[in-house]
Amino acid sequence: MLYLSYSSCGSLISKVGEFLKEIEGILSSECLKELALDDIKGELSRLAPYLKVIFSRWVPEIIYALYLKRRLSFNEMKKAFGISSRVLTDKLRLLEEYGLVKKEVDTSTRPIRVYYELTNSGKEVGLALIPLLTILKGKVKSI
Amino acid sequence: MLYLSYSSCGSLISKVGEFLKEIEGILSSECLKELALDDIKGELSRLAPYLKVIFSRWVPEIIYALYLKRRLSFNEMKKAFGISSRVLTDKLRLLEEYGLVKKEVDTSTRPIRVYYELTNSGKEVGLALIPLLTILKGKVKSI
DNA sequence: CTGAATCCTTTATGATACTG
DNA sequence: CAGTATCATAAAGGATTCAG
Repeated sequence: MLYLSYSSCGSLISKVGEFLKEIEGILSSECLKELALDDIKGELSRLAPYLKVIFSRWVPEIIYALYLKRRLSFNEMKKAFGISSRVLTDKLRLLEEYGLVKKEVDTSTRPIRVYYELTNSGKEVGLALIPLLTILKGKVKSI
Repeated sequence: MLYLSYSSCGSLISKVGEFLKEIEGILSSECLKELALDDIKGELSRLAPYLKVIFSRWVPEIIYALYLKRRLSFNEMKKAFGISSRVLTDKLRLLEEYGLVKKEVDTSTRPIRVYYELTNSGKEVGLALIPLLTILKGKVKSI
């Protein structure tokens, strides 16, 4: 069961399950009935810039890894994901622009090292990613 | 406040907040310490096929809308998202393959209409998407 | 209305080489 | 090590047309 790493946090999966059941209750009971498709559309188009960033290649991986490891260097991520440095740079710059990631340069070494970590805002996103990834992991197992 | 549609379900936002705080506790207390980057990488590569599907353009929108509206026709989605029919077809086929969406053909009308809804598996994903989108909405407001 | 078929454009990503 | 620059390619998406 090691491969599922954080699911060895036994309480997590059941907690996610409980939670999703709760919000399902809220969503279905109160306010879904009169929701127009246009409202949904409007909502989503406001989110579009964020969706474009978050739901793009490597970004969930980066956020997730940073969330769990707290702090990673450029090279650690590059090797871990097998991503080219150009693309990794692009993504990190984008995440910085959106205030989700912050960069710290350690000039005391030679060559210098650059570390990245999530901002508070980025941590929120990382956290909100957990339920989704947890659900998806359940699906992978069942294939 | 209407533009945030389901956030008029007042209790949802606070519930998401509570929950995220709870799992944050679980994640930080128990099992993060010894988690290796390689484990994270392994986990993510198992998820890769799902990540590729879920985290691709239009898919979050489709799942979210289907989750909230329960049932939409091909044309409703096409118009709502302003997506071309080729791409919409592609995405729906993919989601069907992954068992997240099911299709129902109503042949009693002329021309026929085709409706899509989430499978149970798809509903889980839709539900798990809510915390993430809720967090992102908070960020959009604050810009 | 629901697509399948085509074609075409854009974007995203990969590979490689190079610099401070 | 952490990028930047460049080139090449693949993948994704859009527009249009057409048929059952």
